[in-house]
Amino acid sequence: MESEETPARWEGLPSWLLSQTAHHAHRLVSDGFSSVGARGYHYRLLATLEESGPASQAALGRRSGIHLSDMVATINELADRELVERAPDPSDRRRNIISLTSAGKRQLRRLEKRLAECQDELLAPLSPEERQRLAELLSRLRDHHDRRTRIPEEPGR
Amino acid sequence: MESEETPARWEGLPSWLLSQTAHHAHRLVSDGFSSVGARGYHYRLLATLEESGPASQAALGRRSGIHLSDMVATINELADRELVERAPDPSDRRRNIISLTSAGKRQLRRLEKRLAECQDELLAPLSPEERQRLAELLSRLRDHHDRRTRIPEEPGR
DNA sequence: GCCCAATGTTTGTATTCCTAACGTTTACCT
DNA sequence: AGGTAAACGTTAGGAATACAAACATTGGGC
Repeated sequence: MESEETPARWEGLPSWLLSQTAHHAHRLVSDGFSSVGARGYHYRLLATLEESGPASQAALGRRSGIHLSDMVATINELADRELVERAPDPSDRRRNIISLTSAGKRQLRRLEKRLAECQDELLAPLSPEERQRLAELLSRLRDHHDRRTRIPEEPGR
Repeated sequence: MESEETPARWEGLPSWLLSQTAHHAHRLVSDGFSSVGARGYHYRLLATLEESGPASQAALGRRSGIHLSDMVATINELADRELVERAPDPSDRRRNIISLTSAGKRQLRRLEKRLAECQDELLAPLSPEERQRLAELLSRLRDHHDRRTRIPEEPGR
């Protein structure tokens, strides 16, 4: 009966546009990742591991922005597939030392490749200059709100 | 031991920037909404109701983009607070007709006010021209991917 | 030696989006 | 008319991301 064209009133709101485009981006990326049997946390953890080298779960969580609670499952999943190794720290028995295996490194290469392809697909309708400007505007927004959000934590330390 | 400054390698990726900014936007908006005891679905449903007038749950779901499964809970919550009314459709006993109460309309006004404030806070670091360009770029991305996503559904009907 | 902090872990919450199944009711088709 | 297909409302649950709270173990500062 109704023709279901819904130019809803919120369609133009910046917050809505952000949600929608982020949703599309997330779909692209997580489809890309899942085609290799991974998800976002896996990539973030593997990438952090390659940058930082072996480290404790807590340190990895801080660097990757993954919550400690979620690190456990993420590492379990990666360790099950031997992309990552969990070994007790001999110098601190509270800690596990997580390290990247060579299979993990190969997986990371695959994920990075997918990720790059996704960026291109995501930005397909924009020219190189427009992509640049978009990234710049988004960075400004993120930096602004990151500062508003982050814990003050005494800056002398 | 490590100084935890993590300029992770994915920080500059467009998909990541979108996720982050959308996350900030979502936090702002949903904080704004929850200060009036509502959430995103509530606003979308109320706004759709005001635009479309009374309608069945399925029709509202299509127009608002809210999944049918989630409509039930959303309407329950709004009906509990008498912001919305659920009445059986006499001409089709499968359907409920949902309509906006005057309290619901007042709530919608409140939500719209919060929403507008949030847009401003979200875009605070950008000039009016920059806001315009951001919206334009995001719209292009969204439209592009909306078309790729939407079901072909025969265009004659 | 004590106390506090850090660590790893489990459990549980919330939101958004989505799938699947089910019973009821209506619509269509022959 | 009869039978099948479709729409509707509902319930239940899963996946991904993000977070809070509690807990036992261990280290380190004092």
